Amino acid sequence: MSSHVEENYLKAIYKLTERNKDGAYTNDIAYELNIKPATVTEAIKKLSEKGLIHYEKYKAVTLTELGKQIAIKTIRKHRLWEVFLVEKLGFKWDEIHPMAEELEHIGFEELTERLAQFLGNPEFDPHGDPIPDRDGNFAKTKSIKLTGVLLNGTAVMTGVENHSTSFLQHLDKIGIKLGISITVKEIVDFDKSMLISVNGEKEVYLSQEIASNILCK
Amino acid sequence: MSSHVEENYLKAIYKLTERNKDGAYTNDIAYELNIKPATVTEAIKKLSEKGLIHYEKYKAVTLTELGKQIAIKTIRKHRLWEVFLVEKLGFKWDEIHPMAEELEHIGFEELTERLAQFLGNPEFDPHGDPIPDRDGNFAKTKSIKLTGVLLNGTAVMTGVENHSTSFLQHLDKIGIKLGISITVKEIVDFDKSMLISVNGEKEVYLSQEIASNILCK
DNA sequence: AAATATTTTTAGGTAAACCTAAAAATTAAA
DNA sequence: TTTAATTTTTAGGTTTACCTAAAAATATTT
Repeated sequence: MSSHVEENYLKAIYKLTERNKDGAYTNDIAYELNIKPATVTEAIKKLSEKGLIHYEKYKAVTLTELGKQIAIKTIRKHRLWEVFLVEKLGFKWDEIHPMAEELEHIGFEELTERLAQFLGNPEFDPHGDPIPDRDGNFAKTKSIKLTGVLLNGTAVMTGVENHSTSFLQHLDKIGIKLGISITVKEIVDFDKSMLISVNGEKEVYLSQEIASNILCK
Repeated sequence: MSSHVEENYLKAIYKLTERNKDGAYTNDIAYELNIKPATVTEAIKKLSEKGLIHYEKYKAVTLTELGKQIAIKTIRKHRLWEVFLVEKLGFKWDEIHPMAEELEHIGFEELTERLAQFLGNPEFDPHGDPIPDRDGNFAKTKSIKLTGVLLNGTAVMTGVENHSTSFLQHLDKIGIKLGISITVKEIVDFDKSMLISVNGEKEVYLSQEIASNILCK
């Protein structure tokens, strides 16, 4: 199994396991990777033989320590390249995902570490996601969803749960970016949409769907 | 055929065609890519169907205009990343080839162009090879091999013909790098090895094999 | 011009990573 | 607790990019 493919499976399993402690289900992995479940079953067996995941037929899979390490290294590379693309090449946060998705598979430890150093060992990527250090440790961040902020409460925007172009561009348009402060002015009873003010100025309505993808502290 | 594989074939054919005007032979392509001739024959047919090369059975192949464009773009990417690795990340010229060999296949036009701009649109890579511009034009460089420099002649080191780690490390050790001036002090009749002085100081003997891989003007 | 050597192609095979369709196991509902 | 629905796996198939061995074409020698 090519390291490219392998890393994508491990990343998907890592992500799903974060959401669902039991592990990652075949169907969910397939959905995540845009492939069919039958293909996942096949791949899962190989990853298990390689000692990268724990697998029992018909059960959700989890990563072994080794598998987790590889997943985290891949995430580290992805997020470092995202910082590079934004900080050094001037891309916007909604443009970088597909590029980082390819760059993350370049596998030279020394390259990753020098890149990190060149970027000043950043702790967060342009979407506010923490970048694991070379030993795989993430900066602790206990953020909450904007939907969890009470009426008249204020919070600082620290990240996004969704990385799609359309979502990020919408945030740009209404002036929401990392570090700004958001005050909840009104919560509409009917649909749970909320009126917020951005940095105490601009007021704008956000659907619950949008608010739930905005992370704050 | 994946763009990764495709680009490697086109690059190999480009390189071989530079040496041998008739085109690239099956065996030579196979040698260049470390694969078997039968595999090359197979690939060649596909590249021909795609309009990337001119191919007639049992004849050497050449690139079409389109194939040449892709080859040159790949070379552009390769060399830009090499500049990045040396100038920004501090790698040495003998360490960068394998990394650039992977980075060159990242295929986002905008990424390449922003990288070029970030690097100050360099015209040469760390080995002295010209970097084609975005339209595929190379800076003109009519360099000669060090073996072509006459006794008592002086030349400026502008490039290398061989990119192997061992060769480049040897040059480092004896103080030969881009831009230094080399004076030919003696040519040994027996084996055509030459005694040179580096920047008018250090004197050292070079085998013909080494001298023929050093480019000057 | 034959004979020999070399190069290229063809034929048939493998492993990886995907697929569809159907069977088996598990989970949820009646 | 049986039936129905869902999920996972199995079985069998495809394409890509490689392989070996043998056949065919081309090039080189004698």
